[in-house]
Amino acid sequence: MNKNKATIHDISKALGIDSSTVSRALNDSPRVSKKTKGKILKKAKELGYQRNSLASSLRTSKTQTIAVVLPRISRHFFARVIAGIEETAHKAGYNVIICQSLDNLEREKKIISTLISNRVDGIMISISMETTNYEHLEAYKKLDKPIVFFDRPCELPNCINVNIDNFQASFDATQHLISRGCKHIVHFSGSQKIELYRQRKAGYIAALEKNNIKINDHYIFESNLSEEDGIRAAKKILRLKNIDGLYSSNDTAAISAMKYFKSKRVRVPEDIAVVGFNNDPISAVIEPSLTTINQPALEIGKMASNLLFEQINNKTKTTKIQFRLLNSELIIRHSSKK
Amino acid sequence: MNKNKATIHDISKALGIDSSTVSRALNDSPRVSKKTKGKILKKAKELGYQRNSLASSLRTSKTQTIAVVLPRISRHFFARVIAGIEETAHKAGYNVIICQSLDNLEREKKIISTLISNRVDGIMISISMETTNYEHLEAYKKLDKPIVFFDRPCELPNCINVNIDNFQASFDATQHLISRGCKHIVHFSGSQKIELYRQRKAGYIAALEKNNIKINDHYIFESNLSEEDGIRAAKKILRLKNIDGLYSSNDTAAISAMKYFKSKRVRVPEDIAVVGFNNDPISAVIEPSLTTINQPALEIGKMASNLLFEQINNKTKTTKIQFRLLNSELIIRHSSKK
DNA sequence: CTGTTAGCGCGTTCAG
DNA sequence: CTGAACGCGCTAACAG
Repeated sequence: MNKNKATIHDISKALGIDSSTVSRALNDSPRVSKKTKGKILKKAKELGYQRNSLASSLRTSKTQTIAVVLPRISRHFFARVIAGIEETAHKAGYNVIICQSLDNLEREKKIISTLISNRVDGIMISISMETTNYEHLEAYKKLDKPIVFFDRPCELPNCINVNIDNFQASFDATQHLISRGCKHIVHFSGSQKIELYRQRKAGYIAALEKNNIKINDHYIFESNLSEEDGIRAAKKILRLKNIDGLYSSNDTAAISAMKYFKSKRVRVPEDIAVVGFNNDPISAVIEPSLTTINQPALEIGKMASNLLFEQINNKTKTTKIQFRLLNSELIIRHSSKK
Repeated sequence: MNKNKATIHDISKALGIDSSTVSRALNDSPRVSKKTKGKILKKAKELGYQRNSLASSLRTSKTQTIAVVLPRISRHFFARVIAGIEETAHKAGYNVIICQSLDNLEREKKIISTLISNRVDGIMISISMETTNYEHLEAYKKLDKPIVFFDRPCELPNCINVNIDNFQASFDATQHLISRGCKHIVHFSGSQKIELYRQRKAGYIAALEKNNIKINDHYIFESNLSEEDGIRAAKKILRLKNIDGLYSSNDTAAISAMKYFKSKRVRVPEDIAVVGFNNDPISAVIEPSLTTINQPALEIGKMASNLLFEQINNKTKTTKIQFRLLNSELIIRHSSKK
């Protein structure tokens, strides 16, 4: 009724029952009789009581909240990962905070700092492309709270990682192009400072070597994942006359290159094949014959959050798990704890 | 160093300065000498102190956090809105919580409930398609905290709404098709229980009437925004032989219809024109000749958050604002306060 | 099964 | 400019 929220004391006074009993009743403690519990719940509803999570969290030092930190939610892959995370989290009674780093280290640092201030119970993160040291994340770990890395692997020991087998996926993708008869395959790669792109490049090279195809450095484009880079690369490709295949290890650049090809009326399916990692609906639209290695985003999200909850509840039995999903491989890499 | 976080008391003891002074220094109060301020800040950094927002919020009853509630973050339009919101919010020193209702009322209710528990300072919401009453939101308003509606208008009085002029945009879209020579224009609409789709349908009808084109009920498809609906509608359209135009007031159904046309080898640009509301990159890829009325998503986000901050800071001078952006119209509809 | 007491970490009085 | 004391709302620990 009033502008101020009802507290347990309001309902305590209204009923002549001590506030601690009210608190217990509201938490459905077995140590309160059904009768008084009923009275309390009724009064609570009547007064429009809603628990003050801040006070509760302050007391218990548990926020029932976990955070996902990732480059951008607009990428289809990440949106799917979030869906998977929310599904498991909500079932487990946790709230999820979503944070975008925009692949910017400074932003990521700030995010982690406010997550520390807000005392979230755990963090799942796909690190920014600029992240090469992990001090900000270690500050969080020092609080004895867990971090799970997904998609982009953490290069530190003692980290839990959830991702597909990037080497194998890359190998498969390249092999697929070779099997279709490609001999001159361009590779869109990312910065070699990042383990993820080293792994993917390695898979590409391994497949070529296995098929006795010469590795040509001019065919490998290192870039960040912007649309501009995709267009720039596309232009270069059109100048390399004999290209018959393209394997891109990132979807953003691949899609923008495809757009460029279209605008230049290059007939894509006959001339160039593209293999990307995500099942973004845009890739299905851009060219139906496009070949794609999908990452099982939903499963990655579920897996990552489940591992996080295991950590939060100190079920430390996390060991190396590994299994296949669809066309790609989901790996949980885990080195011993503390 | 320790597993436990440093508090202001730790730094208070370490320095022999009272914790209240430490608190003031950390909040950059002018009532602390620069000298002691310096000492305190240094020690704070040394101990790895990070403010406990929970305690701070509990004390001040301000969380410095606002929430965005919307159907799904994966829709390009919403992702852009979020970008706009985050930009303004971070500048203003606020954190942003993103929540997906998945167009499900029960979920929306639960979200609002936990936002109340977490005492966020304000909410911006694009209501779910199932939302026809606003009790859950009124519970929040009773705490004297502001709500701003965007995209999907709230049908209650005394609400702040940020959206384009849907009637006009619809009118323009339909007029555009008519100007291109279309006489038999199909309209994809949403549930007429929702004001948004009523407005859009009204704009379509108004344009036809102005051009003396007969309104044909068979040309109007009411559906929710699923992909399945798009395909279902596409099939029906192919049966209506003389259709020469399609005006869709939602992008999801339009895009999936376009996909279907493509798969059936119907040559889209000559046979059917599509007009949608969003600047989703997917629509640019699906068919370059596609005509689109864009919603200025980024601006909507900025506008909505700015209005929210005005409310939070009790600058109640919000009056009717109205201006044009790009091809569409951005309206803030606002009826008098309290 | 219920009441009493104390304190989570911080900010804000009110004194000096 | 700084210190002492209190309380935000809730729950854990200890009584009874």
